Amino acid sequence: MTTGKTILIVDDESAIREMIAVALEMAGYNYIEASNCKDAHESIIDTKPDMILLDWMLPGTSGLEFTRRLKRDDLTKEIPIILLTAKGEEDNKIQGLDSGADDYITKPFSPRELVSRLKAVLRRATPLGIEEAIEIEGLLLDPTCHRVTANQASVDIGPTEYRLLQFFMTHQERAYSRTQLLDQVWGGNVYVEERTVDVHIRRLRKALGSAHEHLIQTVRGTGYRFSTRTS
Amino acid sequence: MTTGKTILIVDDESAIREMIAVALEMAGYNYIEASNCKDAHESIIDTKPDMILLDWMLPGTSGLEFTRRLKRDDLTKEIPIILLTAKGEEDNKIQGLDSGADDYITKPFSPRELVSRLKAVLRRATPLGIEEAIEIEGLLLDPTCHRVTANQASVDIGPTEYRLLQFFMTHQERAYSRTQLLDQVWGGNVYVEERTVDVHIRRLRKALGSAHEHLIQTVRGTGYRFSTRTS
DNA sequence: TAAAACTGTCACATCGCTGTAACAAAGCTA
DNA sequence: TAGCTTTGTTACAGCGATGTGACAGTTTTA
Repeated sequence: MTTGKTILIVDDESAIREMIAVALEMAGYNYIEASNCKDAHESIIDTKPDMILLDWMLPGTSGLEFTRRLKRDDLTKEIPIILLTAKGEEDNKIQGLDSGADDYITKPFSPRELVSRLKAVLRRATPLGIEEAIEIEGLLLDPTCHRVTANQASVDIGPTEYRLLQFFMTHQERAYSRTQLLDQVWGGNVYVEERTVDVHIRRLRKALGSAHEHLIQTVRGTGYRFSTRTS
Repeated sequence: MTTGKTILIVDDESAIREMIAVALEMAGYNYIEASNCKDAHESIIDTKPDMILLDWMLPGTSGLEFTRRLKRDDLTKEIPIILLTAKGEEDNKIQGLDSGADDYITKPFSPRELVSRLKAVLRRATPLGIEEAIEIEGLLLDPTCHRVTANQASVDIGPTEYRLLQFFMTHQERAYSRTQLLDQVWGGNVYVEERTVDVHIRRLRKALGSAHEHLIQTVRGTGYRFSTRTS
């Protein structure tokens, strides 16, 4: 069983990371690891995890500060964060939740507790995001089975086009520049020509066919937009 | 891919400048360099960079002092600054952020981290989407989806006419000369005939149609004005 | 391991936008 | 009203932005 969700584990003790990793794997999650904030930040930009498990006490930047920074940036503010705090640091919990974290767990904790907290936060945080199927004018994108259909007929679509369409359908009626699309759909640290976006837009339109390609609209001089209203 | 943004690198070690320069180039940024505050200040006045990467420890004027000076001057206070601090100087971070810097990065840092931080700060500094939609007498301009509608009906409009209309709607009831409009809508350093404004005014009026063209009023001998009051 | 699918880039085609000139119309002044 | 200035309007050539097909390199699948 795989949930398809990716969790980032940030802790400087490899033993703890290992323990968490096993628990996550058992529960069907993918995971990536980081031992400090710097690596963590890179991974976040690159991989866009669905959740972050963040140790409160880290060498260098503190968890508090790191949380604040992530919550300040549009690209990362949506990602839920669970703080891992040691026993004596009860006071910090409030600080942590104030800074934007979604939950906290006190060490030591059982793998079972971790997973159930994590599920709860994911359930709360992504009711609309990756879980629910989206349907617009007969165009249906179902994230659970990772499939797109247009009026019941299956749409053959590549991975990038899928992510692009998913982003558009979850962010309708809004113009995005090519750079924004690259950041959001490709991931922050990929150096790719801007015009590449055009090509994938083209492929997406082609895949959608004449019945739906009007939903992907060009905003000349700016970028692209997903909209049900005719321009 | 080019972002069009220019970054000023201020560091006395040419090796570090070089490293940063390569990273910026990869990410599609233009850059200029300076090895001390004096040169840096000249470059800033000359080039008006979109961001400054400033080494905390500089010969002569300290980064702190330089930051303060830039943030005091109206001409430069808007330019975001990222401080580059060495590892042992953790205490200075607070000082640095207090002085008006927008973020800091601890050396040593990876090019990747630098670029993603930089993007984050630029995104924050140039808010593209937080502008509210404006509605006047059924004429609606929505910056987030980059669209103009007149009584629900979509208005087909070119990029320049869009910017012109946006400027007018955010600066109503006031006459602007052609030169002022060129500065505000076209951008400061473009050499364009003044009469070009007339043509775009004409195009804008035409696009708005008889229902709204009265909002764009000619002020003879001066220029144009956006007003709901009949002249 | 071969075939198929996917990705990013380029070159070329195409389309729409832009600025300018030229002329028409409207205001102003003497 | 004539002669001037200012603005409206149109047409058009040039150019930049976008659409599109092809291709090579890579990854995934069978």
